[in-house]
Amino acid sequence: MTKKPTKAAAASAAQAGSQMLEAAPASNRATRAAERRAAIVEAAMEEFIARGFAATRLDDIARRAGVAKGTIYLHFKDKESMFEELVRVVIVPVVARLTTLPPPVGSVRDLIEAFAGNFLKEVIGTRRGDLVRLIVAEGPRFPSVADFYYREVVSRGVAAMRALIELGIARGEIREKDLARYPQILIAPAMIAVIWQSLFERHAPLDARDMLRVHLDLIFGERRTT
Amino acid sequence: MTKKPTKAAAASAAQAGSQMLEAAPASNRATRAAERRAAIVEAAMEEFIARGFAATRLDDIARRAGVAKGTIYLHFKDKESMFEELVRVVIVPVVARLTTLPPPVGSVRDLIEAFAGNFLKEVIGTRRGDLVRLIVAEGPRFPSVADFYYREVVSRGVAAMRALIELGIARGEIREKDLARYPQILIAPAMIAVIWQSLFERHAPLDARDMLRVHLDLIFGERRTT
Amino acid sequence: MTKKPTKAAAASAAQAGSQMLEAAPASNRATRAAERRAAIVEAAMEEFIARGFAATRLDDIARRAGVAKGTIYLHFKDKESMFEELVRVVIVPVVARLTTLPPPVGSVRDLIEAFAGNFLKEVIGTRRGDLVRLIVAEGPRFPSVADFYYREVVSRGVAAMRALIELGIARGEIREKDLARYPQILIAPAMIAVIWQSLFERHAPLDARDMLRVHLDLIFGERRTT
Amino acid sequence: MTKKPTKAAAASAAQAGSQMLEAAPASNRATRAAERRAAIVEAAMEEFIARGFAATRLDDIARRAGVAKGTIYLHFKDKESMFEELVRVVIVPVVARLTTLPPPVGSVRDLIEAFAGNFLKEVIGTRRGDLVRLIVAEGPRFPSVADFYYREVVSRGVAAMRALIELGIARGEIREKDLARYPQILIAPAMIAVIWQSLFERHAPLDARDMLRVHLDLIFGERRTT
DNA sequence: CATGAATGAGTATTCATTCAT
DNA sequence: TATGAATGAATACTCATTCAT
Repeated sequence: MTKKPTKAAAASAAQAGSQMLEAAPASNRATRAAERRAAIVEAAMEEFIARGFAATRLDDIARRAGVAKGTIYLHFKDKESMFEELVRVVIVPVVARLTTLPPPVGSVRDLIEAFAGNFLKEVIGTRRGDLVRLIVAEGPRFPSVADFYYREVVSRGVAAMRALIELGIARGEIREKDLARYPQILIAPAMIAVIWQSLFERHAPLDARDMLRVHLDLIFGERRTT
Repeated sequence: MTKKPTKAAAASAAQAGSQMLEAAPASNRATRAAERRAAIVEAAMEEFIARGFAATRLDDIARRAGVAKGTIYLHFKDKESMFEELVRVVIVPVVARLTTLPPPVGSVRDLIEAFAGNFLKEVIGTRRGDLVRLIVAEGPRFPSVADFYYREVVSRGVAAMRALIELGIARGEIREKDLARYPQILIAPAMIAVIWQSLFERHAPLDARDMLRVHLDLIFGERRTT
Repeated sequence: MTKKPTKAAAASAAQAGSQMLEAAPASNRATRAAERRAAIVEAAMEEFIARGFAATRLDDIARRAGVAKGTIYLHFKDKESMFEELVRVVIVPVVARLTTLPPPVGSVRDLIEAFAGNFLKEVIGTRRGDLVRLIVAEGPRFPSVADFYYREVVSRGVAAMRALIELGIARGEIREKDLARYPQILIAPAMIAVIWQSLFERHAPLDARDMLRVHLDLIFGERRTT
Repeated sequence: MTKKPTKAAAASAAQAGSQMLEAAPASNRATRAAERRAAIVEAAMEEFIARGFAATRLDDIARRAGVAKGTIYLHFKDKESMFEELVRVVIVPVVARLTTLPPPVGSVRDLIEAFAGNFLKEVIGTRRGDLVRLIVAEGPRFPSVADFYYREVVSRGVAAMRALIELGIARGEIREKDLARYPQILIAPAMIAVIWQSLFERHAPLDARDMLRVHLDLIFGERRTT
């Protein structure tokens, strides 16, 4: 079993990717363990994204993480729970950052554009975007992952969008009142962009930023030139 | 080895699912083979959708199709090419039907609504919707499938949408001229609906038809009451 | 899963050891399968006896049986149930033969000596004797095996012994009336002989036949010279 | 490496089980080590009895003994030699006690009954009885254990029994002169009782004491009423 | 001495693929 | 053609053993 209290915290600090690791401080026992755990998470994410859950070999994860196969089992109960925990560990900090909205100064469109900018930078075309596609892919076989993702990401995102939309309607920036019933519409092009980058980028690159601007023009009924 | 010329045609005629099989009058050799092939395709689709490519067992496909395991290899070279052919066989007739647009009478909005209605009926919440999710899931591991899907479905769909959008702009029904550069926006909510039904229906059902109407209201800048 | 009806019967006919296989008749499908199953049982018995349950490798069983590893799983669900079925398949015919008593002519001592002679020939110093030791060894970890062995062998053997003892008492051949309460005493030296042969034969060989005669002399209070 | 001279002596003093440990007054280095070693031996015996050699995990032994896994290797070279030493450490004091016969006063039957009484108390239905079954179980894979057991327990026990039997014959208490050639007969029911308790107690409890009395009645040709 | 994280060889089990019938 | 028994490579997971702290 994983020893959550200590390691989870450390791993969370190390976050999801070696590129984000700060300089390693005092290399004590707990720190080493956290680093290894982070390396496993990072490696597992790469492999799962590249091959999907079933086709990913723990051998490859271990090799990529630079640990022995057995070491994985010091941190995760089995392949399934590794996948589930991995999604949590990688998703949570992203959600935290995305939902930390800037103070509501300026227009609603500015707020939404700030939000979309974050999304563009943090998700689209990144490993995390691929992770979203992975969740779409494996969700049906991992109800716990789908549940977690709905609860932590989707429902919160929808709620946040709805609040912004209602604010926009109240302030007269948004004319389409029914939009508040379907905040999914607001995010749909962004989600499509995520999937598009994963699947079709080499066939036809997509300027996600510009597409989102056009979509917001539709919603706000005006023209922006960025 | 699969004997493509003969069987592929037959299977294509039998299309994608036993429920669509017409009565087989003369039960000659070729017809029997086509029926079996169709049964395998149908069964394989169900299994692949339910478990994904890697986790699906040929044993289960064979059992579901009511044939012996070895029989599958009389129709398909191996599991991979079965998956690839399956996508082709199932997708092609759908595309054919979806792209058979009604004659361009009435407004562009009517045209698009007709198109969306077809999509709702034929895809969202159906096996074929699940197949779309499956393609999103397995695309990265099956470039040939992603290529095929892009070529046969996505690029055509985008082109068709673009044509409609340009017509709408020309006729003054659509004000947002940049929309023609991103026809993906038009389909984005429909795609989201497809994925939503697969993953989150039990958490929060989504009225796809109504959502699409709202989205069209945004684009056409008017209100419709269904 | 094993397909009991057909195969079990065939395997039962082939019994527990190639040395007992009759000439192979028409080598049809079912017969081939039964032969393989018998070969696996035979090989498994050898390996389990030599190494115990946990230390036995299915690889070795397969190699010894001359089949591929996967073939074992066509006949047995897993290692545990292979062990359990193996005990049944090997034990049952022995019990059948041992409990087929000769007609009760002559003295009770003659009857018991006939029984003991069978036991000596069929069990002590044979593979089946080793199997008894194996059951003693693995019984605690295989309650189902211990249960089966108690039900099919021990309780029947005890009952048969008790009947004979009571007959001996009734006829005045046996003076110790309390012996009927502990038929185990009658078999104890035979069991010890079984275990002795497995463990200490090379330290000090034991003439089981003579020992049993002495033991019967004790019980019947007379002298026999074989 | 184990440092036999020192530790073996200490462990031997600590004997077989923490419940037998006297209060440790001066808790110096050597004493602490001996206590740990005794704890490991005790824990190992429990685990080996419960699961057999191969299926026992050093992790479980360490946990039960309250030491770290690595500590085991400070006392024993490896799992195999731990098992071998364990048998020695546990068996030796039992033999010592059992072979410390009371002074030969009274009849031979009294002597044998005293011996049997000891055996009943010290072995049957106790951990040590289970250990006997364990030796029977693992003997074939641990020739050194079987050798040791034969040399230290079986051959001594047989010799002691033979001496008693010959004394009984000389004194006219035992009529069956051939019994001296098979002292195993004398102990057979006791051994059966040991195994019976391990395997079949829950199916049919066995009054070992009464059974032994009946057996002695057979040998001494008289009736005793406990 | 004592620890327990890390290792990696070892094993049960699965499943795509073949081929004799 | 169709079958399904047989195969054996592939893979998740375990656990005795080591060694840095």
